[in-house]
Amino acid sequence: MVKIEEAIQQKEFKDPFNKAVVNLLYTHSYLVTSQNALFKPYGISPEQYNVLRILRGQNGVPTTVSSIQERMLNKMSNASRLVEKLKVKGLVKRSECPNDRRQVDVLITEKGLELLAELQIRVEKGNIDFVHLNLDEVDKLNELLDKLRG
Amino acid sequence: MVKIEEAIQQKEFKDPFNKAVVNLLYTHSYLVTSQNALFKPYGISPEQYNVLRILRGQNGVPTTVSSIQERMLNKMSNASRLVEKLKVKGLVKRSECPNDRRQVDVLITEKGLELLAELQIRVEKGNIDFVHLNLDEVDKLNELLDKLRG
DNA sequence: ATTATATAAATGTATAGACATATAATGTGA
DNA sequence: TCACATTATATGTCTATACATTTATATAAT
Repeated sequence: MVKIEEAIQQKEFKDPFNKAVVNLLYTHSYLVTSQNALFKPYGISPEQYNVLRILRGQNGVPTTVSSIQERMLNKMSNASRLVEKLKVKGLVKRSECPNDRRQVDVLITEKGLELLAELQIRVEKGNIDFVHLNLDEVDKLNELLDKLRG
Repeated sequence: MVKIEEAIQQKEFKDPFNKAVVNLLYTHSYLVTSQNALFKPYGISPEQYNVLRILRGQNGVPTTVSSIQERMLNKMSNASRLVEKLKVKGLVKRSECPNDRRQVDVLITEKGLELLAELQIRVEKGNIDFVHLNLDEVDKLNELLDKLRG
């Protein structure tokens, strides 16, 4: 086990709260590096994968761009541009919403569902491999992260 | 306390390990949003702040770009470009390393030290406010994050 | 000494996040 | 109806990450 102090060659932290923030940042970067390697061969990014998952979760009901945005892991990300990229790849369809022409209905395509199914197996396996904790520990981690956010 | 399922409107997860990965991603984004707000008025980014901290930690000993890179929270970030931005702002100095002209010595300036000191107070206060955990809990979180990375 | 290899830093390019602004459509009050 | 605010989406621009490539220097091998 590599403690955060070693990982970034910092002798000590002001207090455990400041240490936890750095630990979160470092662990996140570590996670994203691993995710990128997994996604690379499939030609989509983790963020695009997340949008596809949100769309599939709607079970065929068209989803607006703002509704996707609300469900994204990163609320600051740009759903409009991610949808455009997925459309270029033929993974989603976009259509004008009939009752409100400002809105755009987004639907995942067959091709999108297929890619998602294939990716999901590897992502879920990858996540289990990534988290070197036992069941009790991972439950505790989830609890602490939820509580941390207040 | 807002559980991760609520926060991203996802009913359930495949298993607690996959939930933990999503929880990490979401909590990270939540943290970064808070950090950005804090840094904005000072005209530097959290990543640039991190570089300044690394430089000050050397206590006046010049640091090479690759040595900065090794100590960064995100090993994939581009220390060369971050140093350039800090130099433009007058927060660091760059000079050719005499014994190896491939290397570049980077030093934090007086102005850099002053900004860092001012920022640090707010960052450390902000981090304590951000982490809604008691001392036992935050210690446990640090332990679990270290262990998670294996 | 010359060539090959390795290393340090910089640069090019793509994707995404952060945030301001623009455009278009809708809703609302005088 | 008309002006005005509101909402949905798109777009512009900057910063950073991700990763490949380039340039310069240093080291090693012949």
